Amino acid sequence: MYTIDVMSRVPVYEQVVEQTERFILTGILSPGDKIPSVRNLSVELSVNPNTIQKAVSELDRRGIVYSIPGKGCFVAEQAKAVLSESRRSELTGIKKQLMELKLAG
Amino acid sequence: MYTIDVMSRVPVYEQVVEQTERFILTGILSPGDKIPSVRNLSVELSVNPNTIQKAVSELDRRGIVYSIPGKGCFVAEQAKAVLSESRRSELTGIKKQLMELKLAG
DNA sequence: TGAGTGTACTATCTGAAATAGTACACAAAG
DNA sequence: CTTTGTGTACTATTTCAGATAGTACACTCA
Repeated sequence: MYTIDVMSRVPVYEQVVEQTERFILTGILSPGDKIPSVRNLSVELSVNPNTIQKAVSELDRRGIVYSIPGKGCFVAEQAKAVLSESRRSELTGIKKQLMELKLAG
Repeated sequence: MYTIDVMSRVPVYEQVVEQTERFILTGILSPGDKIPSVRNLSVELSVNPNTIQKAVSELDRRGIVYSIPGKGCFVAEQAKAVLSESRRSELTGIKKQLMELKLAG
């Protein structure tokens, strides 16, 4: 499911965040679904549990997932709404980028 | 002319590279023009000369500028052509990015 | 001759990212 | 109750790219 590029300049924990977001946007993960446990994912990706936890904390903080101690982490109901809002600002950035590309033809 | 954001995740030397490219694309710098000297720019931006040199080396390596020891660095004739080619692959990346944004509406 | 330039080199510092290890509280299953 | 799996928290420690510091040499031009 998850894949990590250790050579990338993007931090591992951010790659985990981005991939989880993608899974939600594409419907691979739906609200209420349980995401892989910190320990499980750390083994699968061969990274430290703390690195995964940092990603989960970030997703939790943004309201994309919610955690239940002793049970696991689950996709929040409002996950897609939160992500849509985030992506709106990305679109603005892309527009700027395209304006600059015009200069080069 | 140049401005640097030290808080950015983008390395300073890359910011210098990108800004130089932008100056060329927008016509602020034209082929044959002399770009600021390493020592001069390092003072202006309050960064180490080595950091600027790293940026200049990168631009030189890619054929965007050429260096004449004892004289300075100058914008190459083929600078715009090189940059146009670079930006072409960026456009491909943006297209992929837009495809993903569709998923979020 | 002197000032300004590109270039090269080694050493050191810094901070984010990642790792290592441990600990505690909770839930579910046996 | 015990065990297992889970989230969470905490303090070191390590690693590495980026940046800094300092020096040195060769070249151009006034």
